[in-house]
Amino acid sequence: MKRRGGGRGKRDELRRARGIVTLEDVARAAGVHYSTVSRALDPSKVWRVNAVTRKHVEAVARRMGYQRDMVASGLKRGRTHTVAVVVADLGNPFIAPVLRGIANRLESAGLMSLIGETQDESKRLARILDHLLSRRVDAIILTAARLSDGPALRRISRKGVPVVLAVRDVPGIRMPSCTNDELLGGRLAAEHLIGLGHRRLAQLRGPRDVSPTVERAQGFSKAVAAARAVEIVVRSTATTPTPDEGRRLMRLLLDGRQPPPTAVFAHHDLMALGAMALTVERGLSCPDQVSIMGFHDLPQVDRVTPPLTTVREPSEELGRIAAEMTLAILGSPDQSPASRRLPPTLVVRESTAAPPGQRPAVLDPIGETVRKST
Amino acid sequence: MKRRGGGRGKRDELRRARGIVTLEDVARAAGVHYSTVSRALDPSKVWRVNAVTRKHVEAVARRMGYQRDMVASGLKRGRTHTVAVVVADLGNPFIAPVLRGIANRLESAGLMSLIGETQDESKRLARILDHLLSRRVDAIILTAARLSDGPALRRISRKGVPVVLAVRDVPGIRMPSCTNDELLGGRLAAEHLIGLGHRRLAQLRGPRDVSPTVERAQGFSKAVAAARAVEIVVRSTATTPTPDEGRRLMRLLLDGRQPPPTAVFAHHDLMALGAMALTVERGLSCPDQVSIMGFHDLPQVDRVTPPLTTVREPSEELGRIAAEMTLAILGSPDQSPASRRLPPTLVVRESTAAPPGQRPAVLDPIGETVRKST
DNA sequence: CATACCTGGGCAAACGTTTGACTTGATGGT
DNA sequence: ACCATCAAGTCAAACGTTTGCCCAGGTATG
Repeated sequence: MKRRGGGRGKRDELRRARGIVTLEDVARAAGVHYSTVSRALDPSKVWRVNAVTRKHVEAVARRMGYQRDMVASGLKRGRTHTVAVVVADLGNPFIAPVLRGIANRLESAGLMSLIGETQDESKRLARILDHLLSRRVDAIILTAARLSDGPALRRISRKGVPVVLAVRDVPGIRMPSCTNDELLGGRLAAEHLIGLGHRRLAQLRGPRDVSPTVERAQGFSKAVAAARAVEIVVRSTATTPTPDEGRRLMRLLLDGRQPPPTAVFAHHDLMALGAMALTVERGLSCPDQVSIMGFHDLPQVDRVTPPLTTVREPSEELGRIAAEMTLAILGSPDQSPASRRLPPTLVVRESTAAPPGQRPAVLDPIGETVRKST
Repeated sequence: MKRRGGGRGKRDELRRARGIVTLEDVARAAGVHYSTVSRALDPSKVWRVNAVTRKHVEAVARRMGYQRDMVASGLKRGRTHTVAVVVADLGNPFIAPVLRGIANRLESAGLMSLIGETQDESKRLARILDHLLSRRVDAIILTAARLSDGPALRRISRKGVPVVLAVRDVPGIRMPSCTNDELLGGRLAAEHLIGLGHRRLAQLRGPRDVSPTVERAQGFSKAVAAARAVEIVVRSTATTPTPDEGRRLMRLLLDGRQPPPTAVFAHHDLMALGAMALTVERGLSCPDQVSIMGFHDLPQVDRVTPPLTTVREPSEELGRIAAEMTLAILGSPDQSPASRRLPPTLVVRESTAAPPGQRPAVLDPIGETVRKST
């Protein structure tokens, strides 16, 4: 039986009421076959149709307000023009610019971003990834990978969906990635503090089991060791980086059996702020008695007292680049996975200074140094 | 010709390589018809299939890693299980919690969120809305509506896609909305300042042509008028609320021909911070000479100097509620559009005080007052 | 004039689900 | 023994595109 043409049933009425115009409707109105309409409207196929018919079809289509149904198209073509962006925590201020970079770049390529939040729970990650597979997204940009997520990633990779790692890497996996150079970030922090004359340092780590934390920590520790300075380690438990967490770790440091450090490097500005708050509550002055620095250069941290020394990462650009890598893969699927690392910069403000009883030391020996006030 | 069953072509090989298992594959393996598989796996249709076949089919499906293709399903059912969230500016810190509230609530209902950013440009909004229609999203949550977007919204509404307005309302349009009570927000600000004894006030408006700005302004102005105090108006130009914008407007105020106000209400914390910076640069003290307050209670504004008095809005909850309204509409499409307004709360900190040469006045007469330090 | 070739367009089979209609065999009532 | 009822499955037509293939005419070539 023929499905097309002829009398329109109540189904058609319904569709029309919802304002949905199909290829067939346009074809009927234009007096051509619907495949011709399809071609006339597809830039990559227009050459199959005569210029004058094309003009005509285009006019009719525009007049009727035709819009290609991306769902049907997606089913047929196997391309949904959708990329999923998976983040750990939408509440974390530093993820916003990344998201923005991604969404804007993708949109300018005609793709849209589906977003999912894992809260750093493996269960949720797994559920979300399954969901995304089921939706046949064209690719996944994963900013929420934990070091232990390797197996899950391999599983999904085997399903044939391209995955691009952003922000967080997971070593030993064959996937393109775009991350900050956290090793350098940690080193910049350490060398800044050491350059000021500090010899007893500590770091407040971020969430465990994610690459930025371990790399940043490693970069810091190595630089401290290289300078023959002392690092006081504080056992960090897995959690999200909040001011409260910063307080907690700082308390451990101040109440520990070892004499407290004169300089503290927090892996997240929020933790640094918490640590700072606790420090002044204890009657200690920052930076006179304890130098504290953070990470990420969140908005407004230049406005707290004292303005926070921190390390800035090019978040929006990172997002943009991750999106671009994704587009590249969609363009030519089987290239070997590239890997980009973006360099962070040190932002010196006033929460760090020479240790008590010591004159200000030499300038920073390495790294680009930025003095920023807005 | 029969399409199903029998010899598998190279197409099937390809599908298998990508790890895509279809109903048909499962059916073949389970020895039943694929429609039976479809029903066995659809909770709302299981009653049509015998318990033992169901178990069997389920087992086979799980073993083969079958995942329903949501694209195909969406095409057939007309439901994509996707909701679009359109925001004006992903970089604006106060949108993050809203987004989070929405995404989480939707996800717990099995929907996912597509995100789009308009940058407050009508062109982009139009383009994005078209795109979304084309993707057949189930609904649109619009946090980026401008007052002048009425026509565009009506157009899209006629297409039959439910639109829920969040954060920004557009009056005179028949759409459900979930917004903050900005009128109250403005009033809270005004009454706080007036309660401190100020008689010459000013406000630094946010982006023009959006409902929060005009309502907040109106709430403020009315309360000022009611108290027979003076409002010094500063002409605000359309823009995004940044510290720089705050500086600019504050400069206008200080350099104006009228004597400057003793209290300033900025529609956005970032603008307040900018205004504060300019104020101290001019050698004026905040709050001793000028009281400055903001809006939104962004993270960290309690840590600047002086800690910022502001108005807090329940952003994440607003997002959650907007999502819930959306779900309600998807559940029963033609209910009359509801409208929720959430009450903001005043957060008094140290950037506001009695005007110069006046003793501290009585307490706030109205509104919930919160003293917050973290 | 027959052949090859090109251009422009129609035909219909997919893509993977969902679902109304239909078949079949078993049960129950009279 | 006969019809109605019912449970459990099968059949096949959609959903709206995309696209390989075929066909009709026109033009160039032998």
